[in-house]
Amino acid sequence: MVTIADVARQAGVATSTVSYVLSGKRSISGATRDRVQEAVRVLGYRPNASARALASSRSNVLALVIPLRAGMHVPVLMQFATAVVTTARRFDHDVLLLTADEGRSGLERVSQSALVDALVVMDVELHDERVPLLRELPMPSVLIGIPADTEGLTCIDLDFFAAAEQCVDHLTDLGHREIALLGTPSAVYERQTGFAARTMAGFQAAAERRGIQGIETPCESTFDAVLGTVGELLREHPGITGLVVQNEPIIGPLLDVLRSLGRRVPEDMSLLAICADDVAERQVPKLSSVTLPADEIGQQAVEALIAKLDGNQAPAVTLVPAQLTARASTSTAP
Amino acid sequence: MVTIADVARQAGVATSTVSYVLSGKRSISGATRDRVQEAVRVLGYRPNASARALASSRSNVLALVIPLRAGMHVPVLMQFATAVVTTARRFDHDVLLLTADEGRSGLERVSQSALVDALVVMDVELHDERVPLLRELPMPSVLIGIPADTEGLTCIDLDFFAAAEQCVDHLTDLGHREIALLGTPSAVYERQTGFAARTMAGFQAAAERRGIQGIETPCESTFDAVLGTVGELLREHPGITGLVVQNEPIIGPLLDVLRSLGRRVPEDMSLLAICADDVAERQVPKLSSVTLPADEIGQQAVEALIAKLDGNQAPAVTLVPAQLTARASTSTAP
DNA sequence: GTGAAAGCGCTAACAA
DNA sequence: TTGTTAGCGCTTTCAC
Repeated sequence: MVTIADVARQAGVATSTVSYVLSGKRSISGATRDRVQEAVRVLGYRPNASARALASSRSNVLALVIPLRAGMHVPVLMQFATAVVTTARRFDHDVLLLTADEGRSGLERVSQSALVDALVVMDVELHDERVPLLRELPMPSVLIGIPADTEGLTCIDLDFFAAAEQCVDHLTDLGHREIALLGTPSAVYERQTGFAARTMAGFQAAAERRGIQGIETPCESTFDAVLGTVGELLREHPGITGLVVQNEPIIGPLLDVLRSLGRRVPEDMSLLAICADDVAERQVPKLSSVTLPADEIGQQAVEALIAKLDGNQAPAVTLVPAQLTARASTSTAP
Repeated sequence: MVTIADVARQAGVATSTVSYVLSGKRSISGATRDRVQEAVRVLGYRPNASARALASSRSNVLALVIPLRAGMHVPVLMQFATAVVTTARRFDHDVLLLTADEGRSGLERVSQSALVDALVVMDVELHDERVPLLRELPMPSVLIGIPADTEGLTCIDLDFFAAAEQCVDHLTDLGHREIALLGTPSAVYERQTGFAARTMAGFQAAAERRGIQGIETPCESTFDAVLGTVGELLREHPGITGLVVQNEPIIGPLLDVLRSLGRRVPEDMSLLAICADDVAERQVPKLSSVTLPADEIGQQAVEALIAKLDGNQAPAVTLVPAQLTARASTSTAP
């Protein structure tokens, strides 16, 4: 194994000089820097991560906490995760994956053992059991998702309340008077997962404000569930002319079901989705949607975390503004 | 921060004694052990991961390499990943997530910096560029997937060749004479991803052996692609009475498409899937299938890796036997 | 059965 | 601008 001492010897300098060349934490003459860098190259030197972490009290590793609970759509979670990893690498950090519901104990373990020096927490519930713990931990954290009490936290997420409001406004403006929110699987609401709860709240608030009828219903992520849920919905509320979907995997099946029920989109039924842009554009017809910018959110989460690690302040709550793009799936009410 | 010295002082012993109590690497009197454990408890001591790694040259972290390339079905990958994380924790290891195509350089970085002490590599191609590198790295690795040349490697995967053979045999035994493999998106074949290539090879070999006509076709993972691909397939080969699907996200759409084409399953068309059991059982009708035991494979991969870390031999290639379960989607040819 | 002490490879004072 | 060196917190050899 090549150590910093080997490099120092090869370059004819002190180990500290090598260290400083590598970290850039003090100025080095050009000649010395070149000699050191050449030695590094020749010997194929890589700093030992443990030694560096021990000496500097910085592991350069972030923990990514993804519980993978029932009802969550994995590809969307992984979009966040990928953005987190990519951005972390930009800041020279790696990412430790915490999945299995080790829950609180997992967080305590990795933080108290100094395995990581900051945490990104996903799949946040309104009354998340991890939140009190995060407040106590000796290291910074960022939540992707927003709990009920954000005191002392740093949280980032799409403004799902506004997203739902914009959907309601868009449909109402088009003349729809009776609309429904076809939501996530019920398990997600039962856990009071933040994004689902806030979407529903925004939907209700906007419907009330605009004086139209808004119906909310969860929906499991299978074709049969869509068939059953939509069938029942339209039976009990035959006047519904607009749907807002917040459940990515059922988007395809939903279009099929509407087709099979003889409801044309958008002529008979307007459809709005809250999902990634590419998903909306892949459908036939292309769906009007509010973007879920997973990449941007994951990236901002890491940037906020790095800021905190550098001793800078990060805003308590960052709501990424909702942006509605009208495509081919919404039109004036029949 | 509580250190081992604090614990030693509190218990009235040497730091080495504390270390040995914790590791169990030498025998300790009951009384001493109790005092130390009590001190650990009282002080809430957690060993510092970096210090431990530096002193022992073992980070107790595994790298999980998931490229997340085009055409791969993320939920299945995450099933493997979750099994890897869970099993790693059983052996007191954590998991570092490597996604973004850092490719070779990422592997070199984490291994040469001793950030991890072993690697689990997923999404393996027949001629994977990472394979030569893995042979050279100074640390053990396990592939989930099987490249063309397995010399010097440890690889684990479902026996996809046999899986396809069993599907062909099952359908042939039921009297089908013209069958098709509806495969993964074409990008997966173009990369020569191991599991897809081996499935196709098994399908061809078995069809030839049984003297029936086997047609292979890739299929993108959208409803429209299924509609188009299946439509064309049945137009060009109207005699097809059996389908083998290796593409989880299209299973639902495929059933819809067959229904819309007026082909009843299994009366007019037998359907076999290569997928997780729960997916097969969730369909209507329940699908006959060859199980993809992601949990078992992920678990075995980690177990093999731990064995190698402990200096034990691990088999070069472990093919998890394919198991076909006949359910309601296959029957005698019409 | 237990303790003392020498590192592990690096960072960051402190010194020059 | 560069060098010297004392740790960082732990494991493990050596000694008793």
